[in-house]
Amino acid sequence: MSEIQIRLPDGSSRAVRAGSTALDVARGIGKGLARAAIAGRVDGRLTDLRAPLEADASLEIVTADDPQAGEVIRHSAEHVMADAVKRLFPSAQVDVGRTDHSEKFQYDFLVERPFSPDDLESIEKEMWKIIGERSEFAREVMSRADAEAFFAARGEMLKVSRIADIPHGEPITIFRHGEFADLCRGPHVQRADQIGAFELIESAGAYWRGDERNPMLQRIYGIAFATERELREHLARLEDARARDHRRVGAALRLFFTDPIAPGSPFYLPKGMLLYNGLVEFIRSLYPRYGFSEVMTPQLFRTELFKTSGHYELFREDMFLLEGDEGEELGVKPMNCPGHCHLFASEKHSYRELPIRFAEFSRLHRNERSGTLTGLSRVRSMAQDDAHVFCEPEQVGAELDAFFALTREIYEALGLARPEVAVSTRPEQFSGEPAAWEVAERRLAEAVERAGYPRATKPGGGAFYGPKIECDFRDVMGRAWTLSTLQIDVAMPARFGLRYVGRDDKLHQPAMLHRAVLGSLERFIALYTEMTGGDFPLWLAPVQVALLPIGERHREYAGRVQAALEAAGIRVFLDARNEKLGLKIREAEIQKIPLMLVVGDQEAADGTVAPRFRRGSEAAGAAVALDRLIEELVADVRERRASRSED
RNA sequence: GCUGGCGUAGCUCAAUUGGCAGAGCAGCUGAUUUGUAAUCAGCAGGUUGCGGGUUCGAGUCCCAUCGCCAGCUCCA
Repeated sequence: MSEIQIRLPDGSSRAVRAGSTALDVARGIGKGLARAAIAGRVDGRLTDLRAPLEADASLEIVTADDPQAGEVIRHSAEHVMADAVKRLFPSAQVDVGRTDHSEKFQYDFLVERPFSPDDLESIEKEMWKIIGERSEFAREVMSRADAEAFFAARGEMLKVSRIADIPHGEPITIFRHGEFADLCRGPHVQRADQIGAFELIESAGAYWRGDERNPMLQRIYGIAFATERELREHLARLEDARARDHRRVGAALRLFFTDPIAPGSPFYLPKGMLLYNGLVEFIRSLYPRYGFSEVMTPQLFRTELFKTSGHYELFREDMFLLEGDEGEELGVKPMNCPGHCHLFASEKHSYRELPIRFAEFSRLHRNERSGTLTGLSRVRSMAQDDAHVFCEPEQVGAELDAFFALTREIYEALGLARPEVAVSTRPEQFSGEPAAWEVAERRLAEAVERAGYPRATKPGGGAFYGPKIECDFRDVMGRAWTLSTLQIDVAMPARFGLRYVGRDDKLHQPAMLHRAVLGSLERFIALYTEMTGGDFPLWLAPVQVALLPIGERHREYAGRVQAALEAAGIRVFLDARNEKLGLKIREAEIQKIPLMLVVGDQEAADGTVAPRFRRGSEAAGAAVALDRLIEELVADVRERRASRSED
């Protein structure tokens, strides 16, 4: 038997026999460490304590206070949950847990009837019992045939089917604790009682293998931590997150709301409309520099247009169709692209005009399935900051780079974090030539790389007419939503017979790109409201200044201040109610008004205002001259500077 | 669309095994004239989402339907 060298975090090295485990090494270091060990980190990768070490490596022993301990604990909690379900529902078949081990854990079961909340409670109780048994997790390597026979004998046919997914040559490992055994790569805790705290959150249906043509399994979600304290902290964070939910904030700040009278179609209140228009104006202000020309195309088209574009064939389920004259079928546009193609085709174009970039903010309607609608994040009625670029094929690369330049500029002005960027590839149902798809997918991947984002793919996630770049941002609950997108269209230019006259005096087919940066105004406002908690930068804030006279005798001066601010284009709310200053401040704070100006005897006498910036250290500032303050505010708005309280 | 849960005043929530629908905030009226996060008092507010059923009696139980929430599928 050969020896290998294991390097430890303190810099020391230990020689152990090849095939020893991380647990062996931990035992060699000390009894306490061996008992507390949850997993190993071998050359930086989380590894099961019982997996053999075959070559020289660095090793860290992961214990409860390690940031990665939670992953292992949640994974083991999954097994304990599956065990509990099998004990209580012996006929249940176990499918699989989750592979990305984020903060939640989950497991899918094939059962005769869905789990009720009472079932979840009994399952939790059973899990505590299992944890109390302190049974040890054991790792076992099996041959493919043995594993298949093993699970078939237990009636776990879903598992047998999952074994077929494991590539040949990869080891098949089984983890057991007590009577329970599961196909699993690990890593796992040593003993069940290392799961210090957990809670089952909910159950929900999930299609087997993610395909809605398959039967629905029952999924149970839970959270688990090494300690009770971490669990409580997690629940507190969730509570905070809920307070920033855009549906709640939107109603509290009187921005927008949805109502059963129009599912999926938001009502924008005056303040919400200021936000909406502020964003549109911002995007519009960038268009001259980036070469976009705004157009407006019809809302309703004869369906011939959508037959030409391919939407009628492949997107019809999502469209609102209605009847015009007898026998005339009209479609409400779900996207601007067919209209823009029609617009492009309405004139002859020379290569000298290209790229032509049509932008449009029209409202769009998609008949989304009822179960998918949520607040402003997923709606039936929306507007995109949409544009379509028609260019020569050689110009595509530069257009892709310009897209990323524009997104950067916009993200920066709005203070957005870095997005998660991915290329979405050809779906099952598609239009255009597969070869053109491949070229387009490659060009997108290259552009993503040039822009400095890691390579990521959403297989089959493309639109029917072409592959996409998608830039995702996360909402307050950690769900990813696509905002910015750029798509190369490999179908519509040909379907519409689009042509331009090239340098060679011959007709050529232009390349076509679809793109949006905010994505849809609706989804953007939803996400942005959650990112900011409704605390918008000064230039976007629906009400920029709350003017707070202290008493009735200050109203006249307040009126003059209001007029001066309004003349400078500042949006002011004058709170002239007969209330105490404390109340007015409280309400302005709750309404997230970026700046409060208090006026009383002093200010009226001196021609000043006493500013109070929201949130914070700077609370009450020294009185400043009104005209100077106005100058500063106007500059902040013009430059779209972040809100002053963030200075 | 599918699985589960939930719909009570404008909002947030109460209402014991089926037994008189109730509070806080918001609103309205009055008093208070206020200096950096809630002044006091009074009044009003409801076909318990909508439609059926069981029952002497339904917010509560059953059926159906619409919507909302979470998840799945789909998606900007």
